[in-house]
Amino acid sequence: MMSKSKTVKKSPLVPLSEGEMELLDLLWKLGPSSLTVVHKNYPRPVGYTTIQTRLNRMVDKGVLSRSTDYPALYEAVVETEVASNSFFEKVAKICGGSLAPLIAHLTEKRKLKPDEIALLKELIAQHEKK
Amino acid sequence: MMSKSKTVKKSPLVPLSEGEMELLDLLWKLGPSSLTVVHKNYPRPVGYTTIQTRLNRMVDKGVLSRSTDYPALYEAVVETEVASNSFFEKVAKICGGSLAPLIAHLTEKRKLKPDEIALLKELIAQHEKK
DNA sequence: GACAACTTACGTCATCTGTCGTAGGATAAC
DNA sequence: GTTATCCTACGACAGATGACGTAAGTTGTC
Repeated sequence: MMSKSKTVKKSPLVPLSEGEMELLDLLWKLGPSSLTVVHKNYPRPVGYTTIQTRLNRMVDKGVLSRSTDYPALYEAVVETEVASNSFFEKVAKICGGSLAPLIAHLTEKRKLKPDEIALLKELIAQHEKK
Repeated sequence: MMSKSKTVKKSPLVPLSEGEMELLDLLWKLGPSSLTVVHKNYPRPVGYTTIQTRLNRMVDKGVLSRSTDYPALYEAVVETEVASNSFFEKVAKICGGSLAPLIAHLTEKRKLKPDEIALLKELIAQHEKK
């Protein structure tokens, strides 16, 4: 049997390349989209079939699903969290010693959103308790 | 001529793969080291020549330098900051929408150091002012 | 049903990375 | 100076990824 009931993966992911994270990210933003749509929304000019290939490979990997509609719709099968966590694992690993530079860099570049600030505050509070 | 005067790059870096960031990171920690040392300190069991190849390719890319000592010493030619920034750029780009999950994840996994907490506090304070 | 337009399937390529093996040059110890 | 060792130089290879071209299939419209 193959109940394609939109399962959401929560477990270990196949490793995604940067470019794949980029597409995944795009899919999160766009929601289920046809190849054409993804292609049109892709930041860089790149061939249609290039996107096709990459998207399909991601389907093979199980991080995306492709509907059976005619212009097939691609959709992220992994939750934002899960994918980012697997990605962040790498970041953390590489950061190794200190998070400071990372955090500083990230927060420098962009304004933090209110909810992000709230989150940070909470995190700090928690960490200070321990 | 080839004045190998330990120039420190501050400009655009060639893209580094994850594995290369890992080695770079190791070199930062070890300081100028011979192939053997790097190999011995490499976390995973991997062939000596594997490290050799990878290190040399990084030298070609210009992110590492190799001294003329007999057991040649490899050394990071890029500053921690520069490399991490170029790396973090990618992170930031991929994070796209929100930093919250990243920060949450990172802080969850490890205890924050006092100075990191201080840094965060300061960042928050600053952001709140604006 | 015939044709143009849009989709999809497939195969091909070049690079980059990670992984080694092996041969040859430099050192150190006899 | 001969040997045993250590270091270096050179390929070689497989797999992943990004990038396409082209052929074949599907649709909608006259």
